[in-house]
Amino acid sequence: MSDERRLEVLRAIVEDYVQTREPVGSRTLVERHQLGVSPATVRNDMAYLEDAGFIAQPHTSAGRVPTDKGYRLFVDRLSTVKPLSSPERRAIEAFLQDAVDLDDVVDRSVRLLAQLTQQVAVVQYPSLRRSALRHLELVPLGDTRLLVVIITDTGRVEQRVLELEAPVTDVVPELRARLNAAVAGRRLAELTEPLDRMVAAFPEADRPLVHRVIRVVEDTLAEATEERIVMAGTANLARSGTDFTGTIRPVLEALEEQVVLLRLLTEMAEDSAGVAVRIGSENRHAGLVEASIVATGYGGDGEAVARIGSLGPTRMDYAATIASVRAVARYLTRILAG
Amino acid sequence: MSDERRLEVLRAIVEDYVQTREPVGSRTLVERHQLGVSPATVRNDMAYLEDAGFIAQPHTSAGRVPTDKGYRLFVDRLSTVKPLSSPERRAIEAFLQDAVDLDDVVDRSVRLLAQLTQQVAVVQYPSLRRSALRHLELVPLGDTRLLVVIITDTGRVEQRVLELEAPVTDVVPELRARLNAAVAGRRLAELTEPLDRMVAAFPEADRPLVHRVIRVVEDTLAEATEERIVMAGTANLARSGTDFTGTIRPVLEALEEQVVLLRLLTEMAEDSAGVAVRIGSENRHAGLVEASIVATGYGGDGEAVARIGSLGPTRMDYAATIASVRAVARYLTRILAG
DNA sequence: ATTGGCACTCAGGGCCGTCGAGTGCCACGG
DNA sequence: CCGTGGCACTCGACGGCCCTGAGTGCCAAT
Repeated sequence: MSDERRLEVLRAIVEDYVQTREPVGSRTLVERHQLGVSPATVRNDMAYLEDAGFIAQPHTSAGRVPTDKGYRLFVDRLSTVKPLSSPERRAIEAFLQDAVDLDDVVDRSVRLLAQLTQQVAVVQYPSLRRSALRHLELVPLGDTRLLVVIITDTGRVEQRVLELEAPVTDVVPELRARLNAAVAGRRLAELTEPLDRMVAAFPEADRPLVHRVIRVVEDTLAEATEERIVMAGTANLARSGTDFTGTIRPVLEALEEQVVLLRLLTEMAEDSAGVAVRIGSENRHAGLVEASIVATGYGGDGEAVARIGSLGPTRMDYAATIASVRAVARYLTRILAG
Repeated sequence: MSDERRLEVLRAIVEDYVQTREPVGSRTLVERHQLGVSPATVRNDMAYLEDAGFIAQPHTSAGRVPTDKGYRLFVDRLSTVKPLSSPERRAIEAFLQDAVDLDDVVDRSVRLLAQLTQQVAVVQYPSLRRSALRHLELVPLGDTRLLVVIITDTGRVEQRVLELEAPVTDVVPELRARLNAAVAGRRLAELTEPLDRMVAAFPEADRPLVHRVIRVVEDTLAEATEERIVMAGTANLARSGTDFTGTIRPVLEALEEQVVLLRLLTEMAEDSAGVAVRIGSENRHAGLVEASIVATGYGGDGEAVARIGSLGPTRMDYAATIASVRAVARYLTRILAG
C-alpha cells in the first residue's frame, strides 16, 4: 500500500473531476490515467482517501468527488503551475500597455483576468494606506469651504470637502506649500511626526484650520472602508456547465458586499509562491462555500499595495487560475511602476 | 363586444401573470377578477387580443401570456402609478440624507433602488458634459508632467496627466488663475469662446502648453465614453422565482457592457410623466429581449444631468417599479442640489 | 499487497396512463 | 348581434414502472 500511489489517485480524481464535472469511478479512472494498477486496487485506495476525508461520494454507488480538504491537498502538494504560453503573455502585456490612466489600468486588468480564467475577477484599488503621497492640493470653494485633494504615487486621487467655521484665510497658499514639503513621498505611517513639527510654524490663530486639514488627510488615508473594488466576469458564473448547486444567487450576493470581498482578499495569507488560495468552506462566508478564490498582491516593490484575484467554483482548474492571476499581477505591478 | 372590456381583460391577464408567473386561462381569470362575464366570453376576447398580438400562448391548450406589445399597451394606457407609502418615503429620505460625498450618494441610491424594486438598479454618474465647472487645478508632477484636476458643481472630480515635451514653465500659476476665471460656473457648450479669448493673453512661447491644457479639459468633458455607471442588485436576477428562460447569463453579459447600458439609458425617451420604459425586444440588444428597463433623469433643475433606472424581467410590476424609480430620482435630485 | 469475481445499490432515462386546465367551435337565447 | 353554456379535443405535468449501467464493498486467490 504505497502512500505515493494514493496521492496519485487523488490527483487523478481531481483532474478528472475538474474536467468532466462528474463523479469519477474506479474503472474510468484507470482507463483515463496510466495508474498501472487494476480498478480493484484503486477502489481500496479510494476507500482510504474517503476515510481520510479527501474525497466523498454524492450517494452510494456513485463515483467520488474531491472534498474541500482534497482540493487543499491537491493545490498544496500536487499541482504544478503551468506557465502561460508566450503569445498569451504578449497579449496581456499589449493589452495593459494601452491603458491611459489608473482607472483604465484597473479596468483593463480585471476584464483581462476574467477573460483568462473564465471566472469572476476582482481587483482592489491601490490602497491609500500603503501608498506614498505625491501631492496635496487645497482649493477654496466659496467662503467657508475648502476642498482637499490627495494624490498618491499610484495615481489615485481622493478628495474631501471641509466645512469651516471661519472664512478661509489667506494662509492657504502657505499651508499648501508647507504641507507638500512635509508629506511628499511619505506614507501614512511616516506622516505624524513631520506634520506635527509643521504645525508649530503657524501662528496661533491659524492652528485650528491647520489641524483640521491634517486631520482630514490622515483620516482619508487611514479609512479602510473607502477601499474600492472592481469586478468583472460575473456572467461567467452562469456559464453553461454551471457549477454551484442550486443557484448562483448567494455568490452574487456575496460579491455585492464589497466589505466581505475586501476582508477575504486581505485576510488571505500567501504561500511561498506569493499566491493565496482559499477553498470552499475556508472562506468563512455562507454564500461562498462552493467557491474558491485565488489571489495575490500587486504593485509596490517588495510590499504589495493592493490585491487581485479570481473567484470560481471549488471545482476549478487551480493550476491555470494561479498562473493567470500571477501573470496579470506581475504585469500590473510593472505598469504601475513605469 | 365592448372594446372597454377587452382592455380590462388584458389588464387582468397582465396583473395575474405578473403575480403568479403562470400562463393565465379564462376560468381562473373570471374567478380572480370581477369581470362580470363568463369564461366563454373571456375566451372570445382573448382570441381577439391574441390576433391583435397583445397576448400569446406558450403552447396549445395553455393559458395566455402577455407579449411585449401587450405590456406596452398596459404601461401606456392601463397602469396607474401607485404612490409609495409615507414610511417608505421617510426611509428613502433618511437613508440618502446620511451620505457623505458624491460617491456615497450614488452608491446609496443604487442600493436603495435595488432594494425597493428587487431588481437590478443602475445609476449613471452625473454627466461631465452637462455639469458646470467649479474649479480647475493644475499640479506639476516632476519636470515634464502636469496633472489636470477638473471639479464640477455636482462634486465630481476627474483628473488627467499630461506628458509635456518641454519642462513645465512657471507660467502654470498664472494659467491656473486665468483658466479658473474663464471657466468657473460654465458648461462645456459655453466654454470655447472664453477659452479662446484667454489664450491671447499669453506670450507666444507659452501658447502650446496653454492649448494642450485647454484641449485636455475639453476632451475630458466631451468624452462620453468615460461615463461611469454603478449597479446593484444583480443577485436579484437569480431570485427563486426566476424568470428569464434558460439562464441569466446574457443579461449579466449585457450589464457588464457599460457601453451598452449607457446607450440604453440615454436613448430612452421619456413619456409625459418623466419616466421612460423599454420593454423586452424594444431594447435593441439580444441579451435583453426578456428584460425591461424603467429609467428617468435626475439632478439639475429643468434639464436632467444623468439617469437612474431599474432593470428586471419583462414580467415585472411596472406600476411599483415606476413609482420607486421616480421617488429615488426625486430625492437624489434634491440631495445633489442641497 | 494486488487482483478478479460477484452480489448489491441506486440515479437516470425511457415509457406509459391519468389528470386537469385550457382551448375552439357551435348552437341557442335575449 | 353579443353573450353563454355545452362539448369534444389537446397537451403538458405528474407519477409509477422497469431497465440499464456505472459504481461499490467484500472475499478468496495469487
